[in-house]
Amino acid sequence: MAGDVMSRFYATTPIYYVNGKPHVGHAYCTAVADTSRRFEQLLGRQTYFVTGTDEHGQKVQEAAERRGVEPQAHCDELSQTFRDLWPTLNIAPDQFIRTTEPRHKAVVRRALQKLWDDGLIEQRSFAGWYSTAAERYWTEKDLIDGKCPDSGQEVTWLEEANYFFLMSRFQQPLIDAIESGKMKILPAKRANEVLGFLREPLLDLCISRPKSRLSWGIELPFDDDYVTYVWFDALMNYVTAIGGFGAHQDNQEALGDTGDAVGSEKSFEQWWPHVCHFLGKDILTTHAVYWPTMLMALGLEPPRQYVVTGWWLVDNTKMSKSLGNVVDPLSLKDKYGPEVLRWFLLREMAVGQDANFSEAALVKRNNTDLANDLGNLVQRTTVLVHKHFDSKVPALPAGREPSAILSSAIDLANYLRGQEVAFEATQTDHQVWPVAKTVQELKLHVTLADIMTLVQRLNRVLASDAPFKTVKTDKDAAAVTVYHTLAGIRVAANLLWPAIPQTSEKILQRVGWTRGVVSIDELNWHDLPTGAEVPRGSAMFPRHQFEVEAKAPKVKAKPKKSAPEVQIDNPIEYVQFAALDLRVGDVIAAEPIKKSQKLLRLEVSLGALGMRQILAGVAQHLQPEQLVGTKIQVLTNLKPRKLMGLWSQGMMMLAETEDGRLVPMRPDGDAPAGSKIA
RNA sequence: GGCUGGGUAGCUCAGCUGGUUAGAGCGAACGACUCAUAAUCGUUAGGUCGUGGGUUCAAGUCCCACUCCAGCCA
Repeated sequence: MAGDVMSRFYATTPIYYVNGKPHVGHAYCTAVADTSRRFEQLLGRQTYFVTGTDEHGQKVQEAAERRGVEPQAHCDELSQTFRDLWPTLNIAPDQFIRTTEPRHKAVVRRALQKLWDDGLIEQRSFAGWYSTAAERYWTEKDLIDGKCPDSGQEVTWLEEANYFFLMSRFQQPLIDAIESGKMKILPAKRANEVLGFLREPLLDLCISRPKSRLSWGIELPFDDDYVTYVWFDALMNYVTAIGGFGAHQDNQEALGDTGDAVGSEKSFEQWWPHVCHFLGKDILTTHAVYWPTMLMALGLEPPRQYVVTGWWLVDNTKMSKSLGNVVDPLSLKDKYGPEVLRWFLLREMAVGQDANFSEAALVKRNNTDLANDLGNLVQRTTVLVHKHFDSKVPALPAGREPSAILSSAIDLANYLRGQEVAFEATQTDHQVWPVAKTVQELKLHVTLADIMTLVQRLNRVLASDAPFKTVKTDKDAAAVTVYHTLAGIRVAANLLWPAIPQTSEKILQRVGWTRGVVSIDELNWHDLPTGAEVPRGSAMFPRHQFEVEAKAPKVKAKPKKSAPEVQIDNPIEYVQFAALDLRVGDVIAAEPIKKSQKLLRLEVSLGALGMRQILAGVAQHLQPEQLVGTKIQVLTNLKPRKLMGLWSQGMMMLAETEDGRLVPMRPDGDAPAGSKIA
C-alpha cells in the first residue's frame, strides 16, 4: 500500500484564535498532532502537517481596540508568538497558515461565490435581541430581566438581513457519513455526541456579519456590505493550506518551492480527504458539523478522521489562559526542557480524555520513565562499552547465542514493529500491541507505554545476563549481551522518536548509530554495525527534585531495633491529613435550633475566608453564650451538608471525653480567624 | 429538564460479544544485585467490582430501580 494515495496523512491542528496567548491546551493539541504525524512517518506514510492562526472576527477586533492597535498589527504580533512557540517544543509543522493571508481570503471568497452560484446561500431577514457582549442574538424568552443571559449586558432589538448557508440540506448526508465510518471521530463518544446533536433538526448557518457591526473579516464576494462569519472563514484554511480552490498558485508564491506538496495543481486532490483533524472538544460542533457540510456543499469529501482531545485540569477545573494560582505548564519547558514536557503531556494523558496537570506529576514522569528507565539504561550500557570494549560496539562472537531473556527482547521489538512473532510464549507482564495498531487508534499513551516495555526488558536483560560479571570470566558472553543491548536501545530510541525527537537522536548517537531515524520497516535489530564508536556522554535526563508538601516523611525507612514499637490503628498518609483544611474561627453568633435538641447554629468568621454557618451537635453540652466571642477550630473543607433544613458549611472540632462530654478545641494564644492549623 | 457515558485495589485506570482463584501501572513493603542517574531486577497487595432487586447452571460483564459524577443539548 505504500506510496499510494491511501497512505497519505494530512494532519491539522485548529488554527488558533489570536485573542490570547498560547496556553497548554494549544501546546498539547499541537504536540499530539506533531507526534502522531511523526509516527505515521515512521510507519512509512507521506505526511503533511499544518497549524496556524485564526485572525478575523469580533473578539480579535475588540482585543485590538482594547490595546489601541490596528487589528492587523495585533494579529501579526500574536500570530508570531504562536509561530515562535512550536520550535521551542520541537514541534515541526510543514506550514503555518494565517487567515489574513491573501491566498486564504481568495479561497474563502471563491468558495462563497460557488455556494452562492449554486443557490446554497440565501439572504434572509432576521430580527432578535442582540447582545454585543455575547456576539449573538437571543429570543425574548432567553433574556433574563431583559438582559443577555450570558453576559448580563444590555441587549438591543436588531432587525437585519443576513446570509445563510443551507446547512440543513446536508443533515442526512452528514449522519450517513458518520454512521458509515467514512468520517471517523475518535474517541467514539464524541461521534455519539455529534450524532446526538444531529437527532434534532439541523438549522441553516448564518455566515455573514453586517459591516456596520463588524468590519474585521473577509468581505462577501457578492455583497460588500458584509463580512464572512469567522468560523466559515477559519475552517476553510484546511483547504487553502494544501492548495484547494485555486490556492496552489498562491501557495507557491507564499511558501516558496514546496515540491509538489501544496503548490501544484494536483496537491489538493492528493491530500484531500486524507486528513486527520486534531481539535479540542470545545470546538467539536464547528468542526464535525459545520465543516463537513460546507465541504459537501462545495462538492468535496468530508474529512476522513477527527481526533478530539480533552482538557488539562488542575483540581478538576479546566486550565487555560487565566489561572493565576497555577504554574504555567508552558513555562515548565524552560525549567525541565521541551522533551520532558512533551513526554509528560503525551504519556500522561489518554488522547481524548481529561487529565490532571501538576508539576509533581511531570517530575515523576521524568524521573521514572526518562531518567531511571531510559536514561539510566543508556548510561549503564555505554559505561560497560567504555570500560571493557574499547568504546566500540562489540563484535558478536561466533557461535554464541543470546540468552532467553535477550531473545525475548528481540521478539518484543519485532512484535512492536508489527512483524509476526510467536510472542505470547515469552511471558509479557501485560498486554502489548504493535505500534501501528495503537497509533492508528490514537492511543498514543499506550504506544509509548508499550515501547517502554522494551526499555524495561533491556534493563532486565542486564540484571539477568549480568555482563558486568561475565566480562571477568567469559568476555564473549558479555559481548553478546552488550551488543544486543545497544542494538535494542537503538530500536527503542528510534520508536520513541515521534514523542521525543531530539533526545531520540541523541541516544542513537550514543549507541554508535549515526544514520539517523529510519522507518519501522527498516528498523532491523541487527543493523547496528559492530566496531562503531560509542561516544562518552553524561546523563541524558537528570533526575529532578520536586518536594510535594504532602510527601510522607521517609525517615523511618529502616527502623532500628531500638525504635519503640508504636501500635497505630488505621494509619493514614500525610497526604490524607494535608487534605483537611483546619482553621481558626471566631464565633460571631450562636443560637439553638428550634426543633433540635442537639444542634446549635453558629456563625463563624474565618477572617479573609469569609463567614460560615456551622451546625454543631453540642446543644446539650454548651450554651450559646459560652461560644459567642470565642475562638474555635473549624474543619472548613468538609462537604457541606443539610441538617434540619439548614446547611452546615464546616465542622467544629471537639474533644469527646470518656464520660461523653464535648469540649471545644480552642487555640491557645492569639491566632487570628482564618489561620491555618497544621 | 432531555440524551449519552461512567462509578472496579490508596491513586490512575484495563476488563471485548456473561464462564476456572477480578487485572496492569504508580505508590507501599520485603528481598536480590552493584554495571548505572541512591538508578535496576524479583516477590508481595486480597478490593461488598456505587446501592438494591432480577434473569441465568453461571454476572463488574445482561435487565430494572435508586444514587452519585462527567459530558452534550435545551
